[in-house]
Amino acid sequence: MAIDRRKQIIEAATSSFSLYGYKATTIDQVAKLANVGKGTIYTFFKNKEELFDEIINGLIIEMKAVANEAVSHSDSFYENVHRALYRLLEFRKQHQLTIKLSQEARDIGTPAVVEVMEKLELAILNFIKDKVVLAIKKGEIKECDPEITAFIMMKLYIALIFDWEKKHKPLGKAELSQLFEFYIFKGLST
Amino acid sequence: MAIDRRKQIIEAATSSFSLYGYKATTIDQVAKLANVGKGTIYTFFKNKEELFDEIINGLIIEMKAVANEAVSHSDSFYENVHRALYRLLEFRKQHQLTIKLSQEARDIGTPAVVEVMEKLELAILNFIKDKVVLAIKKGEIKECDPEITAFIMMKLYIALIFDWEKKHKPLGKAELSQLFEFYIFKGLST
DNA sequence: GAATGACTAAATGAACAAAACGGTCATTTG
DNA sequence: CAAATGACCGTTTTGTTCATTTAGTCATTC
Repeated sequence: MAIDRRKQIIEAATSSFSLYGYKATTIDQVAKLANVGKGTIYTFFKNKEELFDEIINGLIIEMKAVANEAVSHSDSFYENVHRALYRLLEFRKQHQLTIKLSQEARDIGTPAVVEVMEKLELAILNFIKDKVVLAIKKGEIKECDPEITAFIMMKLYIALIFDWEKKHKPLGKAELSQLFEFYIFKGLST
Repeated sequence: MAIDRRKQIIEAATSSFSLYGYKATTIDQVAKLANVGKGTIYTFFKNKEELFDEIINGLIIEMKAVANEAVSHSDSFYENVHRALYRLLEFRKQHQLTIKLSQEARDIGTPAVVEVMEKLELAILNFIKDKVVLAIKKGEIKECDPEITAFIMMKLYIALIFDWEKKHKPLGKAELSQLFEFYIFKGLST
């Protein structure tokens, strides 16, 4: 046993971050969970934050894969963006790590965690931005600033999923898709 | 001197809430500022929170007036909503009381303040909702759920004004109007 | 020479005492 | 005598102390 120590450490840390958050996870705990001496962790990672960043980078790669899986070339731009955003936010809702971290960012404001959550949001933003650029080239949508468009799409989606739920009953996937199409694509004007 | 004690108290409290926030304002302080005995405050207001609510109700009335002034019957629905929202958020940015309170809600989460900020948001939401209902009746916009529409409009606006500024240079009034029209009214579809 | 855990300086938080708080009410005032 | 008041009360918040815990190091081990 105990061959790939690096992987063991990452797995132990991921598990502990998911369960207790970043701040409440101690290096001693991770070492114990990984069946590794504490010093060993520091031969692989400069410090606690670098270990954390490594894990988040893995998460971002995972999320990109999830988002790309949701995209189908035979579907329209808006269907693809809707499905990708939906899957991404579903991912966030289902993965203990992202849940715990967004709680910690909101409730405690641990700087390292806030930073990382911004990085995650930026990754999503860039994903959409790329899709927007492509859609403009293909003539699927009007000419527009891809950055603002991606920003608006994400903000709208987050508002509809997270903020709307605070005071109303949650919107289903189909409703969400419809609203997204109605407001962003078709427009309100008669 | 010292005739309208009620008004004096309200003015003193408003000033102190604006300067120090709700939590950091003490009744003793308000009494001193208002040149009034502490007990006198309690002959007009049941407690600190009721005094606070009274002030906020005044603020809501003021904001309604501001919003209504921005509406002109000769202009289109989207121009009116844009102008009203713009003025409302400008109002929020300029009035020390609302600035201090949104800081306190975000940073400390004082329950009474969070509650009051939600009330303020609801007032804006209802204002827009009414305009939406009217616009549908007049055939100015498509049939839609007025509540969701108002919600989306406000969220979009807040995102464009407050969130966009965090990472980019602020959008001017004209840009804002254009974006609002482009995304919500015209739609992205070609 | 890779792995380790005892070690250290810094950060944290439990526990306690002191101060400040919102709200009351017996007394004062005009 | 009705309206105004501030000393007073029980509770909450704040400042302080100090024992514990923490991230990170490094001499020792295998």
